[in-house]
Amino acid sequence: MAKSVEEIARATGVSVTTVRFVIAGQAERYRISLQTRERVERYIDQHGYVLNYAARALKRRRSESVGFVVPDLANPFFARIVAHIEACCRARDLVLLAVASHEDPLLESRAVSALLARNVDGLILAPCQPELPEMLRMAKRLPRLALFDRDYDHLGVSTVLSDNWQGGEILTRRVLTEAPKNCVFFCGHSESPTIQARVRAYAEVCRRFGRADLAAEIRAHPADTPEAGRQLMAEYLRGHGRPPHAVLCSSLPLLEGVFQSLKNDAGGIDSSLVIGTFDDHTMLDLLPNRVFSIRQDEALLAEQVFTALALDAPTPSIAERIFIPCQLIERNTG
Amino acid sequence: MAKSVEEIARATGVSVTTVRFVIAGQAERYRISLQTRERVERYIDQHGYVLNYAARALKRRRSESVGFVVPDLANPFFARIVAHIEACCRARDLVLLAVASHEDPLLESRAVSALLARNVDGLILAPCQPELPEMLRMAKRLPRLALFDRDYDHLGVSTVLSDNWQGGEILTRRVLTEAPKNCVFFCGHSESPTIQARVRAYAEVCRRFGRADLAAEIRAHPADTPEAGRQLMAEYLRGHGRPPHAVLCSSLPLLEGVFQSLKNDAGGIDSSLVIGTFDDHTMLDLLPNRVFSIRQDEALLAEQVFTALALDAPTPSIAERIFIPCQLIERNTG
DNA sequence: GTGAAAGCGCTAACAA
DNA sequence: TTGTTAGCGCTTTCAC
Repeated sequence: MAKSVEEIARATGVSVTTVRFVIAGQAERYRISLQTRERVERYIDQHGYVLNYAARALKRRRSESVGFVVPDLANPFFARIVAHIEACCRARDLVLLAVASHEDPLLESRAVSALLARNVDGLILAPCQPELPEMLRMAKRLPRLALFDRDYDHLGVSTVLSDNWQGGEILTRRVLTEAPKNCVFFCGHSESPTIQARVRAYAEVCRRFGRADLAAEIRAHPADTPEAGRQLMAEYLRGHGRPPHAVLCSSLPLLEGVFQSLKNDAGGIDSSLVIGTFDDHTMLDLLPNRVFSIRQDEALLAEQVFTALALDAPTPSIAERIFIPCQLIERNTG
Repeated sequence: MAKSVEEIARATGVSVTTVRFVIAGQAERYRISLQTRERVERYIDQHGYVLNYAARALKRRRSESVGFVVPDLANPFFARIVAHIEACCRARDLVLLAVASHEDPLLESRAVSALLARNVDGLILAPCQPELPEMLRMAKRLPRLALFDRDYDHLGVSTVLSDNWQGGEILTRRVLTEAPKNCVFFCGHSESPTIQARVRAYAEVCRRFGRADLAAEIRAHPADTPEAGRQLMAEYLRGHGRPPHAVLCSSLPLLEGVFQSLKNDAGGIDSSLVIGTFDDHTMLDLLPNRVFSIRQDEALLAEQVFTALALDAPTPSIAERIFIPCQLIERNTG
């Protein structure tokens, strides 16, 4: 059973200061006599010592931890981001407190409160509402802050996100080149700034291609789920009687629903259908179709947002928007 | 800027006890006079109060947090489990500390140490080694413990996992019924008890079908990655010259690699190939093949392992192995 | 080279 | 109905 510094000091007959020096490996520097040092070391080898972070946090007013509030921990994209951020933390002996907001402003606020009360040193927020939770103005000691993935244009706090406009631009360009005739864009969670950037890019490229009519045909859904995708595609089929030549989706869950609807309502997925989607998935390999997808650079996103916290800088970093470029993936295009 | 209990007491001219009573909503119970109570409440409304968990943890010797050590946070299965467990925590005002071990015993030990030092009240471990990290014997105050997903047969600590034998049994039975002739089983991360249970089930059912020859043909790989699947399938193709009638995979990443190899080395995925796999994925809908997959009941797994911690029981629960049944999913089987 | 002591903010036990 | 106090285990500053 591990001891505290005080116990070790008492047991070895030295002071806490001395014990701390040898624990910190600074015996040399403070010229602790070899004899006392060995006595302490022997005792620790025998009984163990585990630092009590609660005590340390109370004293130092920081907790060696960072909080991450994320819409959905089960979402593959966020899960990978969480994994990367956890790796950043681990490399610095920090621990990650991950909390889900489920796109609910109330849950988001609660999560922020909980993390503030826990004295997190850094707080990364993938916000689901335009305004920052107000308790961020009231906290005793504010953690370093960084925003992620949703560009709500906050002054004063750095935001790291994919360049969704650029991603939408290359994706749309490529799809329209491949299937210029008849294209739909389905987008879920349509009020999110992330999605809106993708929509804007789509509309802009349509215009550039002289196809402003396509931009007018964007179908939106408040949710970002397979069910939403199913509904959007089913509705399209009801209107047009047959599938489009190309379909663009603002996310993978939506695309899943589109596939379901095509299978159920259109007798299958015609292999000539051109598919474009945000976010990539290896399982898209299974399709014989021409598939264009946008891959976000998750490692870089995570690293940058962690860096934006500037945890070991003396002062917060100056706020900026950091856009990470996206990559276009092509499948079955010769 | 939020205040501490002490500050509030000083500012309102009452004692900390009184302040604590009104903060705890127990003013009634202790018959605090309406007047003092309102004074305190007004002050708090104005200046705010946020509980300092570090101080509370130091005093109470618990941190209102649970740790979860998991092989890979980006793995979709574990990500969904993390999400469920976080929900369990949130419902109880606990916070989740998630740490990845990357199947590395050393990282696992470090993770456990870090979480112990943080005084987690509960610790869930999806172990990557047969022995429990030894610091679990040395800790000052042991958290409640529960194991997950890997059945290393630890006495004294509850383990919650899917009934992989049962899953393997129904999966193999169904696949062999569908394609009795020529079947391979590819398994990755083959020394894990999870995988071994699946392998045993496969072998047993093969024997029952009078096909002990198939059981002898199991191909194993130490890794559990697409690359491993690619290698296993490529090797099979080199040996047999053509794909089998049915392929069973111990995991989805492996299956992905199998698909890659079939595309590259066998000219595509023949639609008559019968596919069986552990873990389910909606994208399997994209295949025209008969596909059998095993779905784990993630919500129940998470709930049970959380319950096994017995966080609010006065004593640890008695250790037991809890097996959660798996479900067979069929696709394109008429 | 080593020691002593204050205090971080909270809780819990006791006093009045 | 309200107040006082002693720690929890660590860090930090000062002292010898």
